[in-house]
Amino acid sequence: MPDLESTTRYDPAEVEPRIVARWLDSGLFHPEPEGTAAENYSIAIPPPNVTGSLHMGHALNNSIQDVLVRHHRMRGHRTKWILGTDHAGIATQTQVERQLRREGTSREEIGRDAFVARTWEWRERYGPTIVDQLKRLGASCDYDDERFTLDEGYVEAVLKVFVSLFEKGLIYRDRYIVNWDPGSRSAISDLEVEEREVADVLYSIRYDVEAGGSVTVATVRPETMLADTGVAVNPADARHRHLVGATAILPLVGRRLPIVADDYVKPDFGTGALKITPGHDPNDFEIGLRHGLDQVSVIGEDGRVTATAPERFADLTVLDAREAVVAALREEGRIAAEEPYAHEVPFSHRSGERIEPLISLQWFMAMDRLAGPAIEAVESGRVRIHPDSQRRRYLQWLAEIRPWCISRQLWWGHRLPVYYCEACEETYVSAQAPERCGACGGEVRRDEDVLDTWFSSALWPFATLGWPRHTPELRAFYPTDVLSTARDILFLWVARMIMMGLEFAGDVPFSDVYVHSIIQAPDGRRMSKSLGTGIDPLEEIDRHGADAVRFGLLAMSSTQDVRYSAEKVEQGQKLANKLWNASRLVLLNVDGRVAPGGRPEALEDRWIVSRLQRAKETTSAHLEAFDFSHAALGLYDFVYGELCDWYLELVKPRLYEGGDQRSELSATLLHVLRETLAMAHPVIPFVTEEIWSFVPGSRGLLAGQRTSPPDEALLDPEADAEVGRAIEAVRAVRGWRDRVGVAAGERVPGRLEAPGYEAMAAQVARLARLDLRTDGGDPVARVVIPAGALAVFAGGGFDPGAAERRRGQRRDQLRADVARSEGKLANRGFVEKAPAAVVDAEREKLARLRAEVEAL
RNA sequence: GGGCGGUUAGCUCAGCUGGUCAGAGCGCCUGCCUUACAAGCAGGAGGUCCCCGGUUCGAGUCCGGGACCGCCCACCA
Repeated sequence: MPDLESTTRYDPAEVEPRIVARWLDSGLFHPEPEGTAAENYSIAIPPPNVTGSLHMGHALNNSIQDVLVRHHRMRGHRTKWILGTDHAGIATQTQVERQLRREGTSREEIGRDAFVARTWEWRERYGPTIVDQLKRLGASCDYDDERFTLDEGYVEAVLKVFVSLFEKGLIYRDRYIVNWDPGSRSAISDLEVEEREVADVLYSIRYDVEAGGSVTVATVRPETMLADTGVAVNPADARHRHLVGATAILPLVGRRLPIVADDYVKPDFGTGALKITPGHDPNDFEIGLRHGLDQVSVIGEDGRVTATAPERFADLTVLDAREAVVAALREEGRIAAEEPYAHEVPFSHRSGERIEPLISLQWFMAMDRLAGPAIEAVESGRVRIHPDSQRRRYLQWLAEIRPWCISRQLWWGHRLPVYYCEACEETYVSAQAPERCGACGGEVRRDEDVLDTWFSSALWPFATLGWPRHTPELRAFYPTDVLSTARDILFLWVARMIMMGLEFAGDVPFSDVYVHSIIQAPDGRRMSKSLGTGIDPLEEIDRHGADAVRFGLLAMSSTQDVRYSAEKVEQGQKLANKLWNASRLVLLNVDGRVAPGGRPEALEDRWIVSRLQRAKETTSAHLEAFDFSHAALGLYDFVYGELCDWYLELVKPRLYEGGDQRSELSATLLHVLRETLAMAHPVIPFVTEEIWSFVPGSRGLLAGQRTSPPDEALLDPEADAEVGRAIEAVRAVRGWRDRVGVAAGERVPGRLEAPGYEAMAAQVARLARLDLRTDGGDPVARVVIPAGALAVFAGGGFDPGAAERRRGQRRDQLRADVARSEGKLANRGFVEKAPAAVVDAEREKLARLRAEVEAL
């Protein structure tokens, strides 16, 4: 424990580990499952990948969730922040494969069972990393109840859902063209594909027509011509209409290609004729189905040309094949034209390799029937998505949803509960492996594929609570309250959770979705390791403290993307330090035997109690509106702008000198300190928890304290006005002193010529360094303050010349303002059409300005 | 090809339904080691609110057009 007296700087590095340990030991973060979800509060964490370590996005997202969780816990709700990690199929498998490669072996070499065992070991070793990092951030997750998407119970949930969807006819197996990722050697879903601009060449290739003549097609992938099975033209295209029904001859291969008419073909693009390659292009696949064209594949899962192609091209990579095909065509004089062509091309989001569309036998999930209720849930407001732009995005995507390819050719993940008979054609879909084939008694073999990781993630909010069993946890915490996430997984994850929740858990999984900002590098680029633009939140915590990082990230957050602001983090660090020192002032001087009290009589005490009330209200309102930046910055404004700059300065004499008022003052100071700590705790939990341990009479952890909700009745407009006026007066006099060159220590003789300062006159005098008198004769200067002026007498040690110059400047500005105001009021349109209140306000303003000119 | 968002002080950003809204933090300048905090305190300078039109008594704030950034969605070879 630091010594309060001598520790003038708050030291997060010393404090934070102690506080984390106390929180974890307290059991405060682990609620017993009692009551119903309607009365309790819960958030399911977006499960980080087991491969992961805390990056800036995690730091922001978990700061957001923690501020909500702590706020509600302190409101007295039974609160659970569901914690766990995701097995992250491709990402994790890739890591372990890399490790094997370093050891000179491979997954194929060691076999599936050994590989899966290795991956579990890997998970045991690296899985705790990110959870420990969450603790450093101060995240108050339920660490006693950690889940993993491959836990036994979780597997049970996944299998049950798969079987159920299969039985409902929503999951089916199909030969279809899929996004093949040669990098991970697996199919991936549409959502895992990203478009990148690529500079290609658009080749025009002449195909002979059997009956004579030729047709020229345009393509950026000449190598796929080896798998052409047709040519298409637009039926309305006069240039090509005569070719429909004819047959073209595929160069280099000799295959006969039917020429068909299809509206898909754009007459004005390229040559107006399109080669059709159903095996290697999604559009051509559809066209091929429409016209009954053959499906030929010449590119294999390894991204190389297969033996189906002419021998001279076999086994070439796609790029080599392209060169070879172009060379061969050129030799035959069939390249009619080539031009540079920049266009968007699909790449794997996972491996970064160019997608190879392939026809493949995969498992799919039909989405439209599940999409309906998921759309309704958001349209009706049962699920609210913030900000609204993301809500619109969500609805648009669901309206055009397409089947989801859910099988992956990986080893790490939920293996499909599908079994095939070795002897006959029978297929079984069941959570329990059948012993033998029911039809022929033959051996059964399990499907090799695993499910897309997002299939299991979609069950997260209820599978973590024990579903399909009717557990107390499920009853107490499902549906959850808020889901906070980055927008890039709104479709991949959030939409699917809503569908699955409605279909299987009987309710929406959460009532609010908050889509947070993406934090960019300070220069506006994406934060990424490869660009070298990443900033490690853990290093920032080392440097500035977890409270500072949390405050900074919350203060940065917005409804749109933001640049990382080191200044905001420093602002948070200053706030923590300020609160520490303000607390020292209070705790080292207060009478600790006095009970805290929030109903004082002294004017400035009533003022701070009122301001505190206002701060509590606005902080709460901002948090409930998911406006985290204003919640954080509002806290800063209260602590600096009201508590420290004014209130503590106002009470110092009473505090030091003691006297009769000391016990009332102590009661107020303790009350205000406790309330301030509680209000700030969700945002900056460490420093507030640390200070709490020094507060006389504090029992237990601050994190477990129950705070009172804001109460309008505690506002004190009279005190607000009187003290507010005094503050303005002090500011005015200080500004004047500085401008006219009064030395900082000099006491200036003067007389208050304004009403409403009776209770605060001595305070104004002290803070503005005035010697107030009631007599004094003719003033040498007047300083305008609210409701009047301060008359200044000779002897104040200021420079009359400077004072006069300053007065001249001020007078000029005031006259301009008066003129503008007069002009406005002379405008009949304004006086007649503007609301009376606005006109009155303008008149008052004018009167004030005129009075000030007078005073000068 | 569609859709969305942004452009306010040197920097990063606030500014709700049009009328003290021209602000904050950082930076800068000046003065203070005042017994909570010098990672502090007090004061100050600094902006044609991207451009052009329009609506209105009045426009960063609403409408139209334009410029420049950024993001999302999309199967034109």
